[in-house]
Amino acid sequence: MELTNPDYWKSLINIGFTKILVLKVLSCGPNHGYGILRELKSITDGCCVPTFGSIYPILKELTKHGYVEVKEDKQLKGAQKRRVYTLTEQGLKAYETAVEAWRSTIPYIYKAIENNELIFLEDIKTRLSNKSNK
Amino acid sequence: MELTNPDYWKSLINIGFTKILVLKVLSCGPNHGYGILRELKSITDGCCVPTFGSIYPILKELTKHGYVEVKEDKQLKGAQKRRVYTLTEQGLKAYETAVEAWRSTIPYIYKAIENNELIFLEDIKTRLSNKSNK
DNA sequence: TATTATTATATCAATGCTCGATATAATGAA
DNA sequence: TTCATTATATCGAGCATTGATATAATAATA
Repeated sequence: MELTNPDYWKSLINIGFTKILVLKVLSCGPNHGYGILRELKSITDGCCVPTFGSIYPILKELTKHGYVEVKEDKQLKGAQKRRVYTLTEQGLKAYETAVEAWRSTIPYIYKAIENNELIFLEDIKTRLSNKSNK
Repeated sequence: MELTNPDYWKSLINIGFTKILVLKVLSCGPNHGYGILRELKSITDGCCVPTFGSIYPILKELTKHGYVEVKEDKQLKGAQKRRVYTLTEQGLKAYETAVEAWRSTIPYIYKAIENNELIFLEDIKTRLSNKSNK
């Protein structure tokens, strides 16, 4: 418990963040464990990259509870056989639930880390669309 | 593991969020376990409220590692004796580390929950100050 | 006076999650 | 032949949450 070490906090944050990231990647198309990790490395600039020790158990659980469907892929080139995961309708619903949970929490995260006024996502989205309309 | 239940995600998010909230409350002044919980209920509109089963162990660990100092308070009115916690310099450093960890992660949270462009905190702060200058 | 609500701290079992280490395996390139 | 890359999988240690349970003092109410 070394609270002045950023890694401690990163790890703590990732507990809540890894699973929605996996669902996010799968919502963009079928993928396999190793590929999901590569994708995560890319879209988070290496900021939120779980280990294999967490990614594979997550995929196993998602499969077991019907959030994804798995299919063996005998690829023509490259190494090992792959296990490709596809998001089910239930899985998409789970992703949307997660998005809502995060959306409702983020204003309070701002309140905890910024001294500014409370910022709501709706507000941010309005500003963004104003910007793109210019 | 009921991923279509918002509570599941809330709970997951809180794992990473509770500890920085406690430090945030203490950064505003000394407080005791029960009081911190009341404060959390208030500042997060009931959105992020841990149980006593997590708040007291956290306070114990913070004390053990020197992030807070504890002092018994024989209050004049009211019920039980209180244990009042004060943030140490080390504790303030921990809070600042946590803030930085969250700041660097938030853009990627947006990326996972919004279809909009990547939003950076700096950007948001600029927009806010533009607003207040109007 | 007796009961209830509020204030307040604390522990425990069950459950779930991360990390890092370790193992296995196939293939292309040097 | 050796090394790097691609790929999946498991395990223990450590840590965190929830919900239940216990204890205790005092103010207010009936």
